[in-house]
Amino acid sequence: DEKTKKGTSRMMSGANRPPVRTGHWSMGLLDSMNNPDLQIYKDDRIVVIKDKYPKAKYHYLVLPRISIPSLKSLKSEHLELLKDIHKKGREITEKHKSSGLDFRLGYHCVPSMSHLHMHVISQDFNSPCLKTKKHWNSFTTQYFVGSKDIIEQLETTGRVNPPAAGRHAELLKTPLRCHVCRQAQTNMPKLKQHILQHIKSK
DNA sequence: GTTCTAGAAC
DNA sequence: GTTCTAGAAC
Repeated sequence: DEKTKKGTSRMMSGANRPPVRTGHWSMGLLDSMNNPDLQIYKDDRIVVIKDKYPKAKYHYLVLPRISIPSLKSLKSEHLELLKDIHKKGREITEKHKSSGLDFRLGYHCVPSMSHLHMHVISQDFNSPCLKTKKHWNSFTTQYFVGSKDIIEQLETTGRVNPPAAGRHAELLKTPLRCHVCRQAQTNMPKLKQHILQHIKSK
């Protein structure tokens, strides 16, 4: 009879009981992209949201509304959609032109979160959410695959084989290095301090 | 993906 | 002794 009364189980999980798990963390993007409060832009094909834990001053995600599990599942039929995603990414960078910051558009070769998503991220990497070597290397090594490269490969071969797919684990362990001047850094706090000097003060 | 924290690194 | 990293999370 409990099933007939919606909300019962929710109410039963009282103050001293842990909250009911609604979904795995890797499904978080689905929740976010369907949350009107988080949608920066939305049309019949794509949605734009802000990254929940931005790794730079400006960090957006552009997602297709249809479910595409990964880069490997991309087919030629997705080309138009990928170009829409890229175009929207370019529009976002245009809006931030006055910041003087550079941007990159691209995909993680092996993302943690389900649902294909393109990162639009400014290259200052000045953010308290950027904390670990994994964070750093996921955006500054070949782990990050340019959107243009993805589209080009899909156009020429009909498939996408992320260049780094086989060595993604090693790429994330790459020794720390400044993405601008390539100077080696011994740890994250020093790297984060170092990259500040490359940000044009505007 | 993040949080937490043990123990490595300094 | 403090800073920093890296692995578990049921």
